[in-house]
Amino acid sequence: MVGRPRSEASRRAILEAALRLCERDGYPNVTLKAVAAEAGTGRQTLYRWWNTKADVLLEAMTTIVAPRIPPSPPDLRSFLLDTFALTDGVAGRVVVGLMAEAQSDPDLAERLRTLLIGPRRAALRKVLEGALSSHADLDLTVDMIFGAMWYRLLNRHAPVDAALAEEITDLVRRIS
Amino acid sequence: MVGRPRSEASRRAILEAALRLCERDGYPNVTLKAVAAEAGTGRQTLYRWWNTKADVLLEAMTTIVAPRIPPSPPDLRSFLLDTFALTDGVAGRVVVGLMAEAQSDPDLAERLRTLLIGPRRAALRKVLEGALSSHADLDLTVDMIFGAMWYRLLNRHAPVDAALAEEITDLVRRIS
Amino acid sequence: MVGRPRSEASRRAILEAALRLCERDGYPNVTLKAVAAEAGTGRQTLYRWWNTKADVLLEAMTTIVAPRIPPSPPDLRSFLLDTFALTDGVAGRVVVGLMAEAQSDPDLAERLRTLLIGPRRAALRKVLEGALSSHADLDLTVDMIFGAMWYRLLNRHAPVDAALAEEITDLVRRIS
Amino acid sequence: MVGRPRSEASRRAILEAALRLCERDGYPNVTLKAVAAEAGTGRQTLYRWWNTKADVLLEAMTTIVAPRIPPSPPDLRSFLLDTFALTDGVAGRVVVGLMAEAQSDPDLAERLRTLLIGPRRAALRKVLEGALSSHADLDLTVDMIFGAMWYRLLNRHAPVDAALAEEITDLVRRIS
DNA sequence: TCGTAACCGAGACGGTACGTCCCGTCTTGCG
DNA sequence: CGCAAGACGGGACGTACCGTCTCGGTTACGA
Repeated sequence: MVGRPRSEASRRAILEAALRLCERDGYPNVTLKAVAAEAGTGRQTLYRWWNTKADVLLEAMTTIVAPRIPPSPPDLRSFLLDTFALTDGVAGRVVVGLMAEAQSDPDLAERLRTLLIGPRRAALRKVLEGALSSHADLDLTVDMIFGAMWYRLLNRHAPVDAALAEEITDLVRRIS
Repeated sequence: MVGRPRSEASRRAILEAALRLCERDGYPNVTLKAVAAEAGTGRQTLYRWWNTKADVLLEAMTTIVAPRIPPSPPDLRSFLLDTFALTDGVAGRVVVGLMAEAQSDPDLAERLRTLLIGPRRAALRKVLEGALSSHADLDLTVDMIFGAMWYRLLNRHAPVDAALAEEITDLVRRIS
Repeated sequence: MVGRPRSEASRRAILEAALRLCERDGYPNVTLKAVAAEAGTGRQTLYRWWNTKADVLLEAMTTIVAPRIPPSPPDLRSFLLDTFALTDGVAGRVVVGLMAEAQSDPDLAERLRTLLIGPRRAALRKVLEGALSSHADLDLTVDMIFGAMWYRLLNRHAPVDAALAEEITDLVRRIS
Repeated sequence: MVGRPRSEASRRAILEAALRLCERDGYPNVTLKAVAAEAGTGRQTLYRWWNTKADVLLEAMTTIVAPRIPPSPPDLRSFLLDTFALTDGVAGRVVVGLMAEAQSDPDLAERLRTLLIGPRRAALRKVLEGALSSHADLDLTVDMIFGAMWYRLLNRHAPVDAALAEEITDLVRRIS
């Protein structure tokens, strides 16, 4: 026998509530109790399908935020402009919170790499393949470009904006 | 009346206990209750002198960990080797935890920049000044070098080790 | 149209499962969820035909336990021996649990009196009519005899056994 | 070292809140969560000193209700009048609830006998010693008198009032 | 004989109490 | 007056059961 099927409405409501609260209160101040309340759902419904706050927000990122990412444009400049634009909202806060949590949760770290970080790395790598003459330093370049982005996202000593995209594009053009 | 002076012994015990628990359990799993217990100190003693977990660990970083940092050597290669060596212990975990917490605590973010991140940026900048012919991209280069370090620290797709130091040194040498 | 008739098998299974769990876990620890599971039945089937745990167990008492009560013998001694023998099993636990629940459920209290307690009172009264010369204290005597039984059932300072039946019979014989 | 002493105010507040809720909602509908809320106390404070609802209410009975019981008068009639008067309030509801819970908690049953039921039995026994010529049936008589009381308390087919006290006194006088 | 209405199991739903943990504050006595 | 101890009010945790709701599948009557 089958039983009542899972409610897609509750699933969406929970994921969206989690993002909303993350935006309002910041990742570490989000509680699963508040997510359930905000989603108008029972607490058990949440725990039935996810184990932790990170689980919920990781799924929110992959099923709600990720589809909004535009398809990778072929040139580095556009790619960086698109990518950096994304960081300026919930997505940034969430992914930083997930990253922090992943530091003491190897399983989450693994999924984070596979589902979120890895694909973006691959996309940047592909774009760089067309831009760099030498392929020797491809991975290092990826690390340094996304590194600069992450570093600024976290430390906020400078914005992750169009200007950064232009500067990086210039630099890459010169050394290639 | 002046009363009894603050116990330096308790202060050290608390800072060291905080680092020890951070190493053992990871930053987000450390509780101030556990720190007090580990330090053999009362809870109120802790709250009398610090407000939050981040406060304690920030002070632990500046007074226990920072003095262990060797004085900046003049060449980039040595600087990076020294710096990357530091990340491979509690220091890395703590600073990542602080950074994550700073995302929703502007005051902590400010102190983090002033006390920990800023000085290292300044040191790298100084070293780079001797290495780069053009000074145009100095800040961007700092961002990309430390960015790569942070990015790997967080995402763990590759180690922050001597090899990375060498690769970065090479790259900088070529473009300068 | 009439539709599928109620499953007598499920009904029996539920009533018997309820008694079984009452015996094993005690009335207050029985949950309707566990009853349904034990009976191998759906939860809705249970709620379709009964409203509460008390409903189920009251029906279990009247349709499964009550029929096992032997027909009232004419003499007090035999009546008490039969009655007291019944208390030494699930029946005692269930009826005490129902009684406790009835304290805050007037409707259940009413049904309990009508279906379980009243008939036994009437039976004892009838037996006593033959034994007591004066009818003045008939109701009081019923209260005191069944009272002693209940009191011991609940407080367990002494057993409800054949010895009690003999003592009561003696006492009644003397005062009649 | 000593630590902060237990708050007598919280203790009283909890015991009184428990009785108040018992009166308002009935023993089985009282939750420890609601007791803490009603008492204006933290939930942990409650669990620190008591394990279960029954623990709380047993202490409430012994420290708040029991002291109100007048000292045992020498004659049976007065004793029963006093005793029956007590049953007509929270005390009755609570003690019935405790008794029901004790059916599946042997430890509670033991404490209930020792702290509440036993002393009342002893008191009635003492009063009866002066009233009954034969001591043979002393315990049985205690069982039947308190039994009648309990039976009516639970089943509510007749009140536990002055009339009952008079009837029982009469009956005892006649058979003694 | 076959449609259909009410049954059945399974199990997810929103809700709420459970007992535990930690928070940051407070109240003791000792040094 | 700092300190350790530890109780305080508060609130989130993850679990269990509540009573309700949907599913797909199963009878057994009556058209």
